[in-house]
Formats: sequence, C-alpha cells, structure tokens
Amino acid sequence: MNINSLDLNLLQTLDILLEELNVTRAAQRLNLSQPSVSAQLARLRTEFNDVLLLPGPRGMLPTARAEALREPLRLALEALTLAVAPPDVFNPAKSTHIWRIAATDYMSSALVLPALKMIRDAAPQSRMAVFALHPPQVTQQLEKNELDVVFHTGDNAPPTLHQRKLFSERYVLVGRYDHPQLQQPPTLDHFCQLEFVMVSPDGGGFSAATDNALAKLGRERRVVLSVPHFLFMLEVLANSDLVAVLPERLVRHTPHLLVLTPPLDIPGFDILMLWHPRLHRDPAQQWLRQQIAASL
DNA sequence: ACGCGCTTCGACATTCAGAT
DNA sequence: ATCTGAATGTCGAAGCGCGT
Repeated sequence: MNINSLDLNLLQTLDILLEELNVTRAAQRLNLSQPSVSAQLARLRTEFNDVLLLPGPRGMLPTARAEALREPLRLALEALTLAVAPPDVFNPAKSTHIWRIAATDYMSSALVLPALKMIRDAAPQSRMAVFALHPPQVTQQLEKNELDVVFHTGDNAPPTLHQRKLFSERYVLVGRYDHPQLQQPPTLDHFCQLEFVMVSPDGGGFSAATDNALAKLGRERRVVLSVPHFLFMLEVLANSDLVAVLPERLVRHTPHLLVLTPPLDIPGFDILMLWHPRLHRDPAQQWLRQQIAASL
C-alpha cells in the first residue's frame, strides 16, 4: 500500500461499499455506474492486496481485512470532511480568540480604546494583546502569524498587505488649560516663541511635520523636550508650560488640556488598518476589522 | 429456468499531467 | 499553446454464480 498513489475517492467508495455491502446500491449513492464502482473495487483490491468484499447471497460479504478497515476508515473520512468543510460562521459570543494588534500608544488611544468596548460586549470570552508597533517588521510579523491587525500611518504602508483607511487625522496645538500664553489663539509669531515637547518614537528626534511646515514659511520653533511616548507627553503638558502639536484624536477626551487650531497649515496624515492576505477571508478576522471600523 | 447481482470486455469520451 | 498518453468515466452487452 502506497499512500501517495492512493486515490482518496477510492476510500470514499470503500466506505460506502462497506455500508451498503452491495455494489449496485453503492454506485447509486456515489452517482456512478455499477461497472465504474466494480472497477474501483478492483483497484481497491489491488491497493489493499485483499479481495475486501466477497460475493454472497443478495450482495457482498466483507473480509476480515475489510471489517478491520471499516471503523478507522469512517473516522478518517469524517475528520477529512470536517477539515475541508467551509469555515463556520464566526460566533463572537462563544469565541475565545486572542486578538493581536500592533499600534503606537497614540493609535491604541485613538483606535483600540473605542473598539475595546464593542469587542468586549460582543465577544466577552475573547482577549486582546496590543503590541508595540515596529513599522519595518510588520510585514514579517503578519506573515509569521504573530499579529492579526496593524495600525499604520498612510505613508510607507507595505504594498503587499491588505489595507483599509480608517480616518484622516489633523494636528492641533495643545497646552495645559490655564496656560498663560494660550488664552488667545496664538499668532504665528507667538507660536514660534512657545516652548514645545514632541514625541519621537525612535527617540532623540527634535523635528517633525510641524517643523517641515514652518521651514516652508522660513520659520522655526523651539522644541525643548523630546519623549518616546504620548502618555508621558500628556503628563508633561498638564504639569508645565510646554505645549505640543498633537494628533487631534489623542486629546479629544483629555479634559485638563487646551486644544487650539495651530496658526499655520500642518499636513495631517491617514491612519490605515493593515492585515495579511491570508487572513482576508477569515470570518473571525473579518469580524474584528468590522468592529474596529465601526467603532470610529 | 429464471432473476439478481457482480465482473469483465469493448468502444468511446473526458480530464489531467507532462512533454514539446 | 498544443500534443500525447494514461487514467478513469460512461454505456451496452455478455458471462458467471447463487438462490428460488
């Protein structure tokens, strides 16, 4: 018996033959002609080196080898049928899935937080793991099935991944609510005299989109503090006279901060949701992506 | 003898993989 | 893209064994 040369359809035929013990009825069930099933039985006999079914009164009688095959064959075919069946419709109420999402702390605040309640309500037994975003590694992480979904800015998104634009973000000027220099919307001159804190995810950066926009006007600002995380920046803003230019969604639920429109045009950015083509049609993953998009 | 069911055969069609 | 050969299917027919 060489499993590589065995036609799986022959096993299905044998299974039905062992049930019916009648070649004619087996042929009817298989939608084949009786001679075809007879020929398949002949091939099965060659493969198993056993006659398997002996002609008897009103049908066939199984050999001991055929009897021994009956149960394991049935179980194997059932397992195969289950394995190749179309995936079940995803049922969030019963799901114990662990969702794996990569995001910056800003994206966690803007995206994961709104989606969390919807996901928790609909799939209370599921869990969520948020990973730090490392843009150069996301393609590999998705390929290795280490992540389900990645939040990414619109520029430089890997083209091999599926993507959905979630929203366009704009920048706002933020400082503490009683900041003495923010009680009136600042002019460009006042803006350039403020002292800024900024986020540099890679650490140590003192220039960002705001500085590029200022440079086009021949102006510059004073960035006196560079931090790696948005969370620490919010603490700095609330407890000092430093100000920051931040994505609007980061501060829309922060009560003790003043949020103003900057006195110059700073190009915003798009936020995308990225996922691997392998997960594109997965019902559970489709549900997760729907929840995230619907929560915005 | 007859009916039933299995096997085998021949002729032909279809599908598929491999070669060109 | 096309050709070729193998495998497998169909149908119809015939032969065989067995039970009635």
